[in-house]
Amino acid sequence: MSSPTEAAGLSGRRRQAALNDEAILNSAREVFLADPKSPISDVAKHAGVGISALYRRYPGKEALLRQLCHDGLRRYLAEAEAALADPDGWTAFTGFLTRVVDADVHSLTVHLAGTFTPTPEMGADAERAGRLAEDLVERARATGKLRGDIVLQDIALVLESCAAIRVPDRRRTTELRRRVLAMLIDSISRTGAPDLPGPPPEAGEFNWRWQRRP
Amino acid sequence: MSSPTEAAGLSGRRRQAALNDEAILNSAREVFLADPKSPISDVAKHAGVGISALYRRYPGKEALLRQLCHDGLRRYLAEAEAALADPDGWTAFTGFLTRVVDADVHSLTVHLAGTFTPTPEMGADAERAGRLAEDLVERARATGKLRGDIVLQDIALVLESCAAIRVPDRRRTTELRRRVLAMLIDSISRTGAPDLPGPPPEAGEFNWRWQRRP
DNA sequence: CTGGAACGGAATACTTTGTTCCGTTTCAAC
DNA sequence: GTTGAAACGGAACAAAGTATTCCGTTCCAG
Repeated sequence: MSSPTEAAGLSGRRRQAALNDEAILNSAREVFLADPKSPISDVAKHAGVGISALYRRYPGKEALLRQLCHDGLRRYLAEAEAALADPDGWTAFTGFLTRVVDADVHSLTVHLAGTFTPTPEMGADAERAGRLAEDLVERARATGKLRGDIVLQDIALVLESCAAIRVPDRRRTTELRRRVLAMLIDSISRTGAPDLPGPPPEAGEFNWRWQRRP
Repeated sequence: MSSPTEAAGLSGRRRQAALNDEAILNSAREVFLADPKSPISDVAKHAGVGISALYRRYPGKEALLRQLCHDGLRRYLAEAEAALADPDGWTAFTGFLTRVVDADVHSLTVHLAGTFTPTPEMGADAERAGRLAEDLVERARATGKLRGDIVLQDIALVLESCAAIRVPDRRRTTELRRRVLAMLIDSISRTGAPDLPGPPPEAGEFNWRWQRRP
């Protein structure tokens, strides 16, 4: 794992290499978020490096995708843990959603899933992520501000909805996503509203994405 | 243009051909909705016909995509016009959204756009669609049930959000989409709610999808 | 000076896929 | 019954795209 701005304190070519580490990962994130099926050469082009620089660091495309996805999953975990430290169960919940949407974590995880064979560790992390999210929902419910018929899996619906919003400009994308998120949170917190239609989403109903897509 | 169940009254091979007309279009819709980049052979396989049956009807892949997209656009127009016949501006608005979401018209139009060069007629239809949607929003606003800071382009946000929800089973997909739509409509109708964040979506902000994607 | 780490990018090998082509089946008209 | 054309299935073909390898070059640390 390379920490950000690891290039500090290095000189010459070592420094350049460390910079490339970041540039490649950042470019991969940007390119693969735009289209998970992008050719690996686009990543190199976007990072301003040759293909070799990529293959020196990752054994192949899969490994890069896997890393990217796992990083997203870790980000999700970090945000969830940070949110759980918030004494207010409601702001913990809404703040978590906002930060996850802003970071586009959903695209990094769910939309990249299926493009590689996941490691057992990722499975464990995903499970833990589910537990943390459950805690967040429970604590939000305890505040009494959460609509009665909202279940854990509704988080997936919310994140999926927000991640779908996309315009060419990244900053504007974030703004528009926040607009949608505001609407959804607004509705989610309507304790007196009429029941939502249909059976609520069930556990595992969105796991199909993690199946290997050929 | 072929009307549904055109096969009635025909016999023998003519009948089979008319049936294939439908099978091919239906399969194309299903396959390309699942993934707009699907190979054309998947469509044939799904329809249970050979490739020739496809090429007898359409000069190429583009033409099939174009037809599918244009059909979706026409469906949008039809639903909008039907909704405008409703004397109640609010149920006209919500009913329109529901039917468009149920029919997955958004995927049919926006998500297929960019995979072909559009005809001038499609441009004209798209423009008219925009005007009709504007009317629907205006009439909804006139009822006083529409949140003040909702603009026409918010419809795009709503449809995009709903279209993003997808699980393997189509019927279940519809249910879950209705759940999200219920949340969004719920919030959209909160006349007393705090303002939504950020500048509202602008006209033409989603037109980028119609640019040819290579 | 110099050996090797790091790299750029052409070349390769392979897969995918749109389209064509041809032999075959089927049916309606004579 | 004969037949000719509509309709079709699917192999064959051609073009494109792309993951990966390979080799010559650059640059620095020791």
